[in-house]
Amino acid sequence: MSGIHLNDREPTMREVAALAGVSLKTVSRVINQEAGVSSELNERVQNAVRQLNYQPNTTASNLRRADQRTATIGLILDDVSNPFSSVLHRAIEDVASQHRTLVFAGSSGDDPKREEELILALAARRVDGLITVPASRASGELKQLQRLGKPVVFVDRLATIHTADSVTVDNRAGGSAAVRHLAAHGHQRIAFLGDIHDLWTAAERYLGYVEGLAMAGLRLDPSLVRQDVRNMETAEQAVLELLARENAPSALFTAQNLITIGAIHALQRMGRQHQMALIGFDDFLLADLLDPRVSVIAQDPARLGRLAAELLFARLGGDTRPTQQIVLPTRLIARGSGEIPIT
Amino acid sequence: MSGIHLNDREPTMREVAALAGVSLKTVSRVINQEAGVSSELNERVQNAVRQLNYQPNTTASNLRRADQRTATIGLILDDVSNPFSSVLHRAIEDVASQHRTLVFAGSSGDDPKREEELILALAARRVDGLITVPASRASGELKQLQRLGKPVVFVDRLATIHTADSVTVDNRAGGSAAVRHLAAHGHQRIAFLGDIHDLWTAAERYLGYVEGLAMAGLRLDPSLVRQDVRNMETAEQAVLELLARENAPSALFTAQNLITIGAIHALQRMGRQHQMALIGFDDFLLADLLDPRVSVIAQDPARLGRLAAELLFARLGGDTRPTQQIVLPTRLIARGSGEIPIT
DNA sequence: TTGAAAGCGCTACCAA
DNA sequence: TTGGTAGCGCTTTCAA
Repeated sequence: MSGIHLNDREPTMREVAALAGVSLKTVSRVINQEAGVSSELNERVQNAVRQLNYQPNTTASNLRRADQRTATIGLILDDVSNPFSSVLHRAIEDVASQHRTLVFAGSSGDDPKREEELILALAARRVDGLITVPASRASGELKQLQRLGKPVVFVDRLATIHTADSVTVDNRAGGSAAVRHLAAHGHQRIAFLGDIHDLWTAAERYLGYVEGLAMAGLRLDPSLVRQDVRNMETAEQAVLELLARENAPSALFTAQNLITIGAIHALQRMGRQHQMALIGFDDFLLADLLDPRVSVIAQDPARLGRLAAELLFARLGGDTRPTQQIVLPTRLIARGSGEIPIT
Repeated sequence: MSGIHLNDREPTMREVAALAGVSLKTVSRVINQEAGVSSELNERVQNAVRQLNYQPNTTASNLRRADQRTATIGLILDDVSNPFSSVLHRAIEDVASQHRTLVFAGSSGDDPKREEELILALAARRVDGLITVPASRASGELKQLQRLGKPVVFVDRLATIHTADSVTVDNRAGGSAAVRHLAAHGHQRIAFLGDIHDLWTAAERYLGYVEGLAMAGLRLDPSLVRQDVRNMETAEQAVLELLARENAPSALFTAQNLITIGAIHALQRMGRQHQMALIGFDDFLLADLLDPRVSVIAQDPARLGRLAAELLFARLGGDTRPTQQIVLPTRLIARGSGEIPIT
């Protein structure tokens, strides 16, 4: 059997109208459930629709429609397959589906060029709005979108556009809390491993680290700071190096979920998981089943996503209040790895 | 500052034409990079485009375009936030982006009603094709899509439509291998925990379980079979019950990633993780860092996704070969939990 | 090489 | 309550 099928051409409203013996406009009324169609004509149209298997063409209706809505939004994540991002995605989808809206999802890979491409592609398809985890601090394309009246919501990370709603967590407080918690267990040499330093979250968590050290009265040792750690493998390598050096740290603050996991790989490989204290930013599946159980600064990605989507749809619904900058707290979950005392 | 912005209205081709002092058609030629525009007019148009910040409207161009392409595909997963699904998603996105195509992603929640809604919503937006992890075995909407010439590719799971390409793994062989591996370590009472029994993968893995028992010369004990286990919590509960009964199993075959994780929760809670053998279907992050390390029947979701997307785009490129049913092998990764001998 | 006119499938507006 | 006509932003067709 062939993979490509009889190209029947999709039935149009005009064809439905012809079959039902009514005008085009009457079919339009029935499809859009407008009031003022007699139940008899309604019935006839419905029958014709069924008979022809008619599917309304949203893309055509949108063209003419006054509000120009496509019932479509864009979502730009760093990576749709990252566990944190994908939970965010699901929460947004759930809100969108309540508004009969479909979600274009894309991965920027934290690459400003790819991010720009995505924004342009979404704009070309006339999405009603955009939720984005911005990779770059400033984006002309984004401003362009806003100028056209499309609402933009930042989630998880901030950009320098201050005219958009945002939902983030208090990364700095979380980072600071992690460091102070480690310090409270006697640690003085606490290493920092963070994502690309240009990302807002990575920068904020680093600031939290710096603040936390200061509050604990500890000196910042630049040789214990590893920025631009971009994935699990790099993280594992970085921790192996830290472990190998003389004057090694006694505790790690890993500022992102995949970095934490890479670090655990390194610790287990060296059999040091019970000596080296560890707190990771972001909770993750199975953190509570590892040995030792992993202490984390937890966020609630589902809540972040839901709030971001609700903000977006509020704007689409006509909400013109001042832009909101929602900042959610983080929560330190002490499970064991963060409470390993200094030896 | 207000959250909604000056509604500038998007510039149209007509406006670009007016500014450049050329006809609408000339602008169209430039935008679509058609041959036969003098470099002088080309330049003038480009300038006008930049000056007005013109963004082509794909949705309008599609309406008139002969091939009716929207450069958009649909992707229906069970849950975009499931680690397996989200890796599949990313692989598909990567192929799609090479074809300058955007992906609508949606979660069916393995609910046929929601799946149908999604298909209709995607059809209304005139996606060029659809990749789906089918929740239901048969779908009229899907056939409808195909009749309109839209290619459909099944991935991970099969449905009863045989006129579509598909990419799956040999679930039955994988299930059978898992059971025989456990039997080879002396186990005779091997429990099965599977997803909703109506799902193709769940059914196939169960058949593999049955076959494996038969090949190992073991009797199938229905009281050791738990089907319709729908999430981590249910799985944990089911394992707790199995552990509590007299004549408990000595080994578990957990036929899906979240079920495996739920089972591990239960085992650790009862301190039985070193007595009860366990093999899970699907590999997962951290399986190699747990204690014991978790043996799995691994698939390659990224490869599944890539192949599915390549098949779809081949069809969109005019490939009319007979439909393909690609079946990839699984791989048993012995890490420890599956090699715990009977006590 | 360039442009004018028609029309993609639909909704808005107004008349019957 | 119903329908005709115009037109959304673009591509197609054909003529200049």
